[in-house]
Amino acid sequence: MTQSTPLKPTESELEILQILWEKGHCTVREVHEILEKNKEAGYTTTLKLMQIMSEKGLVSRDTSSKTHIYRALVNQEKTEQHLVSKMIDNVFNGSAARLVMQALGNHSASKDEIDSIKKYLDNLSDK
Amino acid sequence: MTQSTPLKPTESELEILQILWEKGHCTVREVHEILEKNKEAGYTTTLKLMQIMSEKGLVSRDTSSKTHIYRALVNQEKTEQHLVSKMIDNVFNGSAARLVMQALGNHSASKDEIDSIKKYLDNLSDK
DNA sequence: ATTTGATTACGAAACAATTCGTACATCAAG
DNA sequence: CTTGATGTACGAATTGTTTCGTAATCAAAT
Repeated sequence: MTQSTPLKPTESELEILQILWEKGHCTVREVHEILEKNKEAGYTTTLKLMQIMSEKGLVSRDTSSKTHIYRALVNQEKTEQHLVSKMIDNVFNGSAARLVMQALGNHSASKDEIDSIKKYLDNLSDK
Repeated sequence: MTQSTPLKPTESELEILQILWEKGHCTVREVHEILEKNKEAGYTTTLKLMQIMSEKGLVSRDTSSKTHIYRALVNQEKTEQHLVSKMIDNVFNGSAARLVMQALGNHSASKDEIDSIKKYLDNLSDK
């Protein structure tokens, strides 16, 4: 089976997908207002992006009323999976372990996070 | 301190950096021949890329002899760290744990890899 | 010295992502 | 019906990446 929808959204597209994944469905304005919290951008820029995403099949668009409603068409898990796999291949020469250690050695892992990962690993090795 | 050299190489640039990190130093031809194993590309394409990388400060260039010798200027660890951090922020909403689980769940994490990660985690929590 | 082969230099084309200005459509007051 | 607010559509400019053809340079072999 070949995947026709692009599993590799650009960075801007990913930002929008994140919002759609969380909210379920949004108007352009809703998305735009959330984006604006983090960065400067014109409304038509967001609009155009979402239109392009619709052409690409990343999102669906309900045009039945004047204000269009957008939903993510690509699956969050699959997209994440794809991006992670690519990084493992491109950056860490295929070693998931190296990625993991790099991710954890860093700032962002709190004690709680580390504990939950340990549990996760224990489950994994049971299989 | 501000980082002036770009820690965010493009995908093609990353492929070249990988080779330089491993080999230490290379001519364009050496890099090109390794790249060719995986993908079609003209020699001058590789050359141009490496010249641009040199302009950007990603690599250094020894031009003392006719055949120039290139070396990576950016640090492998730091670059990896930067890319991973970006992915954690952009894709996993800041949760390193989610990235880790995604990386281990599906991808080819062998038992050995998992064990070494466990050890790594134990060390981490000691601190 | 001339030719040959390998190299670098340069410039341009092809493509993709991003940004935004302007025009047009719709609808709800007034 | 006109106006103003809020949408969408479209096209174009800008920027960055990738690709490669062609010319110039150099060194070694003849």
